[in-house]
Amino acid sequence: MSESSALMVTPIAAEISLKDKTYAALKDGILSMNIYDPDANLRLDERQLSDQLGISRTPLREALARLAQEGLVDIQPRRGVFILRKTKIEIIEMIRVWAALEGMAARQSAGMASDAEIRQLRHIFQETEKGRLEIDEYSSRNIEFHQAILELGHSPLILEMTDKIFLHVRAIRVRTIGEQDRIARSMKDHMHIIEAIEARDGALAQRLVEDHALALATHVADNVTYLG
Amino acid sequence: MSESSALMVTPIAAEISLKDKTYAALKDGILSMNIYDPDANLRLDERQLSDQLGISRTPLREALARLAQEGLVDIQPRRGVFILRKTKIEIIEMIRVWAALEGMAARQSAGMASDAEIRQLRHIFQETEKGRLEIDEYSSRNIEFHQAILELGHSPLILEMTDKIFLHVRAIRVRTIGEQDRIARSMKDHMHIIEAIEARDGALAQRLVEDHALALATHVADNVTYLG
DNA sequence: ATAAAATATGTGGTATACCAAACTCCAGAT
DNA sequence: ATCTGGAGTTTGGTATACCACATATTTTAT
Repeated sequence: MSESSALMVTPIAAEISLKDKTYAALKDGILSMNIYDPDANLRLDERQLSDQLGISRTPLREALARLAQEGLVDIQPRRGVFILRKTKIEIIEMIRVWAALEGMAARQSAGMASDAEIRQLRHIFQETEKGRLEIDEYSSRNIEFHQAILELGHSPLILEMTDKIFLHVRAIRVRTIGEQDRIARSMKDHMHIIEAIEARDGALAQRLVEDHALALATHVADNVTYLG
Repeated sequence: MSESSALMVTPIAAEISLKDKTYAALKDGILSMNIYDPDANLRLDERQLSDQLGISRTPLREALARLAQEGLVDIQPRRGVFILRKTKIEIIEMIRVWAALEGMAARQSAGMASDAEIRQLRHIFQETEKGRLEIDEYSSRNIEFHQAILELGHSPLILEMTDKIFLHVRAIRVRTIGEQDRIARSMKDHMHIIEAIEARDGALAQRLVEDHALALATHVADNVTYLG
């Protein structure tokens, strides 16, 4: 122990349990691979994984159980653990649930968000007005906007539920935003939504947000073909 | 082995894992106790429980982890496992999410449920017309009605999510239904909802269902005092 | 007598060993 | 050539042992 004039506190390392670290690592891994590649290996081997991660099977199994609960993997007793592919129907269901939740958040935001919070909504697209945005840039602004709406609802539960859904939908969301006319329509929808919230019209904001999200569901239903 | 003209196959025992049985047992236990009693013991001891259940800690811990994910217990690292009390705010949040989900189910039901399915809705309250129902009876019919709406939405995901929420809200739901004028108002709301679905008016059905559920949220906010 | 420090105890986190079910694959019979 | 049966292997389910941290208790110094 060295004596120094300054207090050196150890960063305390946060003490994340192995279970949680493993969970995060697996989730990242699953989300970063293209699980819809027909040649993808969807099978997860407990022993092999525990070797790779340098941990025992116990925390690994707890992490897998959690992933199973969230619907990312399927644990078949005495059979194995498999990364779960979502069917097109399931994706559409998720988008609809998302629509309901974001709509409710919008409704609540009109009643309880501060003026300052609402002003932030316009800032997200501020740079858009001068010059077109790249598609990637627009996509992330788009996600940011919807996240902001959700936060304005001041409901931790809604945030938690939409976070979970977002895991499964994110890939589709990014890919479908690319089409040209969808960006223009999307921007128009967004402005109407902002106006409704500014006018403190909860019912209208809810309807607009919901219809906006449901349009994505319809678009996926009509155009996405690379899902089961 | 008796020789018979028909093949008799054994139902194959289903082979429920200890983990699942433990999960079910703990969930029943937690749900059947009054966790809001100030003297309630909210601490769960892993070793003691594994002794009581006659199993080892491994499947017990998997069951506890699942309960933690569903929000029924809180696992504090190196501290212990505690049954989680829901605050009034959390309950209200759940009711609002419920409202959004049941509303979406109603909206979808108007578009995709069969006439036969919709007719079932009226059957639930059929006996109500002749003679008043007991409060208990009414309460269960009420739950049945809302469950039916959810099923008419034909969305397994919505059913799954509302099931989870129902766990936490059920106690409040049963207790608050008791007040007299709420039954009359509730019945009227229900009839309007049925009529909207029969008319295939999804937007109206959604609004009615949502407002009906949100009225419960308001009622809880104004009247329930036995929560944190 | 009080407060701080050392010690003891209990609890959850992790590692490991063992078991039973399910799959694989090959030998042998038809 | 195909089907069946069984031994061997693989893999998840479960039990148990050990560890580290948190709390409770006791001791000791002021």
